[in-house]
Amino acid sequence: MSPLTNGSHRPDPLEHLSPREKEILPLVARGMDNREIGKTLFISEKTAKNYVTSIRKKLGLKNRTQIALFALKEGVVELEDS
Amino acid sequence: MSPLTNGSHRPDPLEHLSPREKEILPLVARGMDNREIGKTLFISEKTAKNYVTSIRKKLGLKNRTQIALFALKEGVVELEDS
DNA sequence: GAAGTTGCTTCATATCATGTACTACGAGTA
DNA sequence: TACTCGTAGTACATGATATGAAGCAACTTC
Repeated sequence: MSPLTNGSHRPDPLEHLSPREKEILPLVARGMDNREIGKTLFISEKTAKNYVTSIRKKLGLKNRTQIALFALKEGVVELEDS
Repeated sequence: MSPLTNGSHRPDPLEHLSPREKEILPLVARGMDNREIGKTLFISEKTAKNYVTSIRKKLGLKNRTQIALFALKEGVVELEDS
């Protein structure tokens, strides 16, 4: 098993995220802004904003760049060419 | 050699960054905002902002989260704790 | 079954941070 | 001289954050 995947010996830091928030997370982690996230998921930019805020609070982070870094550490997304 | 280090078979995407910009880059890549970067390097927030803008332009990126992702891909910084 | 509670999704307003586009100036240098 | 670099600034546009709240489903409890 990859060391970056959660091996159930450690509590999943993502467990408190709602399904919708788990959809938002990888988009933030790819460097998308709120407008792009909104377009991608067919919701308003405002709603996308709120999800990002909620994710950030639940994870105890200060800004969306830290969200991206967190997602990479947790293996939610890979480092890919964008 | 690590696949993330530049092996001179590919032009270094960081070669156009000034020494000071190369100092700023890893700080952005750790999720610091402009005020924190300014405090860390003993320069004004405005100057930090200018450096981030310059880096983003030179690398052809859209926002500071993409700068962070770029820095990780290039091996400028490691994925570390906070 | 009506009322209350809780969580999720959605959108909005107001404020703060970031991005964009410049100007400027001294030190160093090709 | 002309250039880059490092520094700092103004002004405005755009994006992000803080906070509130409406609508809905599921669930409990009376």
